[in-house]
Amino acid sequence: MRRLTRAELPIGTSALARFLIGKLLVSEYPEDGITGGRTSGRIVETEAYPPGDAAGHAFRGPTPRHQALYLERGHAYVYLAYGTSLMCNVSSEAAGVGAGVLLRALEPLEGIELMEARRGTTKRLDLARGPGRLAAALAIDRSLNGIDLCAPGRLWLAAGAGKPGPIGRSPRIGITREVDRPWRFYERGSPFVSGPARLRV
DNA sequence: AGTGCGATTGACT
DNA sequence: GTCAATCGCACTA
Repeated sequence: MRRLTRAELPIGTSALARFLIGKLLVSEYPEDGITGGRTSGRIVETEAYPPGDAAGHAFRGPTPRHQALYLERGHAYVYLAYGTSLMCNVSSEAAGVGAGVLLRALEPLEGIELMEARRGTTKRLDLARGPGRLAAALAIDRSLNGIDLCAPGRLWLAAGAGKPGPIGRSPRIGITREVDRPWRFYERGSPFVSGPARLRV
């Protein structure tokens, strides 16, 4: 498994969102107990929140909460939504420019049993289908906010085994502004993609 | 200092 | 399909 270098990440938020389909997300929790170990999955669904996007968290300028979105591309931005679900993003522009790519779904690869334990279900399709479930399956929490996903650590990006299948795109899910922008990317036909059936073909 | 609101999920009718 | 849970924080005053 080869870690992605920053130079490999395309410049531009939408380009990065598309590029990440078929890549791997790896979580390496210290093996200090029953919840420790390595989990990973293939990224099958992303959403781009480019600079100037009214639906993006960086739209109103930098604040302490959104600071990680302003890091050079390839850093993690983790936040809590609805008081219940953690979301994991990849910062996507030059340092000082606020933008990100939301990771919405994984096809589980390694550490299936660990994911099952963390998620409280053995339904493989549901382990990491949806941004909150993805974060739970890989034990992503706010302590990872701001870390470099191109460096050794608790969470990082890796190259995929093969080339991804055909990539579809659609409007983004669950937002109230800029609802018509086709900035969601997904692997066509994958059962691990979230959203209604019509948004998975 | 108080208020409103989510880039969702899971339980329930 | 509907709906409440639950929390940090940005925004207003």
